[in-house]
Amino acid sequence: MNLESKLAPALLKIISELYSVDVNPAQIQLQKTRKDFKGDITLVVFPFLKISKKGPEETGAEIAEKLMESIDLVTAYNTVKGFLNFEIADSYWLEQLKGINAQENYGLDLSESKIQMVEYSSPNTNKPLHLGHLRNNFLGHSVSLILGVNGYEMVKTQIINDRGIHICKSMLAWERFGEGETPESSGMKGDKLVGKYYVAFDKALKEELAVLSKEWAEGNFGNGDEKAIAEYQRLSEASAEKEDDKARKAIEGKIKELLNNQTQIMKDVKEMLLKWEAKESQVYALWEKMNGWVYKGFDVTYESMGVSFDKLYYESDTYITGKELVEKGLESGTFFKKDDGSVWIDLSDEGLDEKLVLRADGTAVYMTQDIGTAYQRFLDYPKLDGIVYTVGNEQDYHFKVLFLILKKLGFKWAANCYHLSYGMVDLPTGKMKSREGTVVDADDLINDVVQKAKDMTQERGHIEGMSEDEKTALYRMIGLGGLKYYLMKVDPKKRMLFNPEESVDLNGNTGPFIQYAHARISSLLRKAENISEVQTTIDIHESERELIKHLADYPELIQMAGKEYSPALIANYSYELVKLYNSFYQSVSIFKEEDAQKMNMRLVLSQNVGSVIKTAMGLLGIQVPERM
RNA sequence: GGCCCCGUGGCGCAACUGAAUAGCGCAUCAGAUUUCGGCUCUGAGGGUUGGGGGUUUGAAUCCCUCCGGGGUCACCA
Repeated sequence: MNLESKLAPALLKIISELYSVDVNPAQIQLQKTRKDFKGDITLVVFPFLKISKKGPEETGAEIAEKLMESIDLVTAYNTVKGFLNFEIADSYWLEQLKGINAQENYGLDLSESKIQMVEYSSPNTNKPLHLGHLRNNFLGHSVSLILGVNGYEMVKTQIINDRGIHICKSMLAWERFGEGETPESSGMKGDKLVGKYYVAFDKALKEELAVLSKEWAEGNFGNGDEKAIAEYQRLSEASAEKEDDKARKAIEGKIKELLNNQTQIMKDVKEMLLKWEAKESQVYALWEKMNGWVYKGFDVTYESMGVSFDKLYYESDTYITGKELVEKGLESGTFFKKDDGSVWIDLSDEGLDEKLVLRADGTAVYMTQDIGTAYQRFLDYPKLDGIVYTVGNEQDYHFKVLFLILKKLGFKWAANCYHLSYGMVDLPTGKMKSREGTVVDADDLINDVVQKAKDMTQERGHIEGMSEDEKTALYRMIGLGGLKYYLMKVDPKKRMLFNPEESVDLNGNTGPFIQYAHARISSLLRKAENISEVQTTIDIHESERELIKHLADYPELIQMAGKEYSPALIANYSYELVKLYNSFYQSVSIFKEEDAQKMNMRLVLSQNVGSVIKTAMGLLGIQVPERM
């Protein structure tokens, strides 16, 4: 039971009696006293001035006097403007520490009364993972851990976008230029190898496009498609007429797309997709082979990121379920069919427009398979409470529509689907763009930060006596810890800037700074002889009280982080905790303390700070070392 | 253009969802410590919270408007 819930009812009673009116409990605003003022907890008295008909100081004093009569843990008070600050007895805080120390999993609710699913990663299978995926994976994985200590059994999942034109592009390029190259023959990671052919496709396309656009511009249409030629001429004329730069660019974009689709290589790749959908054996085998390479490569990356999944869904399976659901929705009137055979939903009553759910040729779109996937998941896990989708904020609209569709299809659980929408990761040089080669590769980045951690630790760490394996593990722990912390300390919703140098920093608000505090506490505890129960009658230092107060907030923080799906709250809490601890560490001595009870209390305090650091960082997927 | 998100010291981020003098880190400057791990701690300078209006005893936070940045409006995923 926290301080607030102890004081609030008493205050409600006192104020009601004092001024003979019924006071709304919501008006009892208790908050932590700001550091610049004396006290631990503060009542805002502004709301009562109307009923007391007195000034803020006087009103505050009246209330405080009454409270002190009835509650003895309040030892003093002061009023500043409309703020009534209460000081709480040392013994209360020591009791808190004693209580915290007695709990094995302090702050964590490890029951598994309900099931939640978290989806994250969900990459396309045509190129390697990059920095953006790192933010996604770290966030999603951390949220699953956070919900896991908020009373949920967790299922970590992803939807693998294994089907579609993107993977066919890699396949076609490999067939044409690959000369049988495999991950084994080239020594390349599978995902990197497939990515290489995706790039090769793009290059071949560009070359053909350059030739074609020159020919068409000169009026040499060869044996081009008549409709396309007509459209091309119409657009060209329209473009020439436009004065406005922006409008002209838009049209030029359309021309480019039109030309794109007229290249032989694009026609070939589309044909390949059709063959795949028809499960033509040769294409299908190639698809399976190359996807296999990619998965193997991804597994290595996930392993090194320290994330994992309990259940995988493949788009190549769920789009069929989606199509069936669209058929049903068509019968029930949720969807409607246009003349060309395409199927739509009308969302104009929700302030949105019409949205396609099935193409005219009967093939599935992105939305179709997402409907299918969600449905399949609730089928697979009958007790599933909800799904958290960790997907970038460029898809806000998509998920808004998806959840609406699920609701309109009559699924009650649609209300429990949540889009954990996170902002893009920018570089100091601007956006990541694959065309400009500014994409930061996930494997490369992880190697970099681990190498950096190695250099720094060898320079000034305490690693003598460690085995090579232990050292390697430590470098990984520090490097990856720094990277994860850097990517998660920012509010997920916000777009963030990734500065490669800062991400491996050791000072300030960083992962290694927090890891260091843990290592130092561990060192301290190794030296401690024996630790016994806290005596609650001793005096405590200012820095000790602040530290205990912060520790006491931990359970509430865990709940808040779960409610908000925000690892950033955990990161900021941990940082604050470490700063308070460092300050404490600096201002009192532990082993030189003459009073045995005080020394013991400081050790207990250190021990509990250490274990909260450990569990909190654990929720970010970050390990903490015993020494570093 | 319609809809959505964002704008906080030079830079990067906080602010318990409406409260006190808006915090922290980097960077800059000045200090502490022969110490239980100096990857530490203390202090200083730096702000009209993009501009303007409104609601409120009280606004970075809520409403309106304008400016700036981003996203999205595909029979792509």
